[in-house]
Order: sequence, then C-alpha cells, then structure tokens
Amino acid sequence: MSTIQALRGTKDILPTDIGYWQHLEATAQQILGQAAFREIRTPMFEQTDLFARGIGEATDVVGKEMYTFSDRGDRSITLRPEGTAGAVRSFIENKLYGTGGIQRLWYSGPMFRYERPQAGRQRQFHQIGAEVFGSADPRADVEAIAVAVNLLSALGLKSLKLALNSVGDREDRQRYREKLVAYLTPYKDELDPDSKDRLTRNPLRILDTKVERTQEICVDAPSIVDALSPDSAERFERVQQGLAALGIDYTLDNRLVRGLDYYTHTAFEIQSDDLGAQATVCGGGRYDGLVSELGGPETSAVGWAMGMERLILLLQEIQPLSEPSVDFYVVSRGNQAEIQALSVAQILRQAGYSVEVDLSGSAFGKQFKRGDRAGAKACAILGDAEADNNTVQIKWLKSGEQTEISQSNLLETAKSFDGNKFKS
RNA sequence: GCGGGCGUAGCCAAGUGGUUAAGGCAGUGGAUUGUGGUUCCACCAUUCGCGGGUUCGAGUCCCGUCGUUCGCCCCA
Repeated sequence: MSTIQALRGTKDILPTDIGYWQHLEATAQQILGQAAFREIRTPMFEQTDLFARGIGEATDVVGKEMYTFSDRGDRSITLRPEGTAGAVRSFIENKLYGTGGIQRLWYSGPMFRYERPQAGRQRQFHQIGAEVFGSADPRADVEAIAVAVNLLSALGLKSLKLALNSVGDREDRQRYREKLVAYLTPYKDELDPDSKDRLTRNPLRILDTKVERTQEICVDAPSIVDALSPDSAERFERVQQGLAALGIDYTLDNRLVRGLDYYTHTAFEIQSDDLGAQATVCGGGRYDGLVSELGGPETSAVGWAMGMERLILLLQEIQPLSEPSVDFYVVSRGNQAEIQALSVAQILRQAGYSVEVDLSGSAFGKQFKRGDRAGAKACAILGDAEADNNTVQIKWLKSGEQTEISQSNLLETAKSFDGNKFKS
C-alpha cells in the first residue's frame, strides 16, 4: 500500500467534528475576554534552548519528548511542547512588562510531544492556556483558577474536580526534598524501579506513583505543606480563602506535583473521571522564577493550560452536534436552467440565506431527495419552463406549498419570506 | 521507550482451517422520462491493513511491519 497517511499521533479534524472546536474556541475567547485576558499568538517553533532552560533539562518533556531538529542554518529548533515558555519569551522580548501593571494573556494552538498516543493524548495536540504576569498577590492565583473554572462551566462540563497544592518557593522545596529523601532512603530497596530512579532525579514525583507498595511507603512520608515556610504557608492559606470566597470547591492534595520545573507555590489540576488514564483536563500553577530565569526582569506569574482534545472528548459525551442544514436547496435540470440556478443561488445568498446547489444533473426526484437529506427548508426549482420565463419555483418542503416567483423580483421577495417557514 | 487487545466496503459489522466473504446504513440506477420525506427491485469487497511463512487449502494459525486502542512512563 502506497497511500500516504497522517503521521502517528496526528489527526485530521473533519467537518463532522469541527463544530466542537469552533464552540470551544468561541467560548474560550468570550470567557477569557470577559476576564480582561488578551490573546497572544506566538510561533509554533522556537530555539531549543528556550524550552531546555524554561521547562528544565531534567524533565521528561525536554529529555525525551521534544521534536528537535536542525534547520538549514544549523540552528537547533524545537516544535513547542507547551505554551508558557513561548509566552514568557514574547513577554520579555516585546517588553510587555514595560506597559506597567499586570498582563493577562491567553493563547490556543497546537503543541508537539513525541509520546505514545492513547486516549486524550496525541503527538500534535492542542492547548488553551492563560498566563497572568506581574502579580505575586495570591488573588492572582485565585483569579487564574476562577477563569479556568468559569470556562469549563461555560462549556457545560460537570463533575470536574479541582485538586490544589503548594510546592512552596525554591528554598521550601529544597528543604522538603531533603526531608523526603531522608525518609525514603531506608526503603530504597522496596521502591519500584521508576521511583528508585527518581530518588535522585526528582524525588517529589515519587509521591504520585501508582505502584501499590510505593504508595504504602509514601503514606507516612512527610507532607510538603508541613515544610512550607511561614510566608509560603500564609500565602497558600490566602489562596484557599480566595477560592472559598468564590464558592469554588477544591480538595487539597499534597502529592500533587507538577512535572515542569518552573512551578512554585500554587499548583493545581482539574480532573475528570470520564477520560481514563488521561484524567487531567487543566493543569497549572505559579511560576515566579521563570521570567527572570529566561532573562527578563523579576516577574511573578501564574497560569494554566487545558488540553483541547480532552475537553472535546468530554463535550462529545454531553451534547451531540446538531446536523448542519441549509435554507434553500436549488434543484435544476436543462442547460439554461442549470446556469440560472447558480444566479438564483447567489440572489438567495444576497438575501441572507444559506443555499446549496445540486450539481448532479440527475432526475428531479433524486435532487429533491438530496434536498431533503441536506435538511433544506425549501427547494428552488428551475426547469426548462422556468428558464424560458425567467422564473423560479419555491417549494416549502414541510408544507409542500409551492409558489412561482419571477427571477427579477426574487431578491425583494426573498427578503420578506415568512420566518415561520424556516422553523423545522 | 515498555506491556495487552484490535485491523473485513465510505460507515457499522457476521465470519474462529474447507471456499459462493452474511446482513444493515450510505451510495448509484430503475418502478416514478419535471417534484422529496414511504415502499419495492437491481447494482455496489476476484478480497479481508501490508509483507512473508505453515498447510492440499488461511479473513481464520505463526512471524514481521504499519496503524489503532487500552494501560505504564509522562503530561493537558
């Protein structure tokens, strides 16, 4: 077989599904716009260094999941695996901090990670993300989370769970890391191989394990919340108060650790029970060190990203897409009539209707049948007789009522068609 | 990167070593040569993702490969 197929982990979004995407995008634009977030569009590829420095060399995303290649100028290029690094780069490069105050940005678009595809996970996938730059106030965390929650509920998604944690600042995390390693080291030989490996690389992630024995060991492990400095703890408290004040339910999960290095303080995930293993629909948190890390001024920031494919899987479960339908279906037969059919269609479109022209040239009966299938409210009919008289028959499919209209009056007449006739 | 399931027409599928590859939807043509939503009739896979092997014989068994799906890892 020599036909070319879409690459593994990529998917065409076909007309049958596009309605979900358009709905999702329109809703995001509306909800984020209402919250004073402005859209930003950054390139889909960047210097590899941006991601290596931003996301962290030791992370899986950077270590084994990036699409990295040399371009013709021998630059190391990477297809963006996530949106935050690019947004931060743009924030710095365009000196968006110079406009003073707080920048609220959002984006959506394709991201690329070389992973094994499974439900809700592809190699090219799409995210909607939001970032708030320039505020260290816990209210910024609350606002960011609230916008995410608003978007999900505007989409009609129910029974989602918000999990919340604080990973503290750099010092807190370092202190906790030492405590955790000290606790786990005696159990070293009982840990599963992955966790054993993480003991030196990324011990916090061990808490997230699914291996039963490792979980048992972790039950009595020190909690990160207990390792927070008084300031960090106070800050976390205020985030929780803010959420409570907005009536946003959450559960504390002190094993929640985000996989990208840049997170500090608040970390959160929004999960669904209906997605199998890829349950996280939105993930985010605070990343106060990232802007300066990438060469910008010391800038606090908080943000999140949602997986659009996962959202659409959920949308498909709650509401089937309505079949697209057309107002008029133009039926014609004979050379003159077939030509006139095109101009009749144009006139009806000018009058504001959606119109599909039958191009098959088959018998009237077949054309009507297709008109029906297309969900048309009415057929515009042109045969030899109509072509000779410059008229057109309009037949309302529901009632069967049919009237003849002169083509020269069609625009005026069409503008005043009875709205009732369009209700199905 | 690792492990399990699956791969028959545009779609949903039956078929588990014997040979004429069920059926349904959709499509095309006709009954109805200018009028639909119903009905009836006919047509619609030299071939079962691809390549190889076992066998007198393979869609059915084996190996490889590609794809897909579920899980691990990781993440949205």
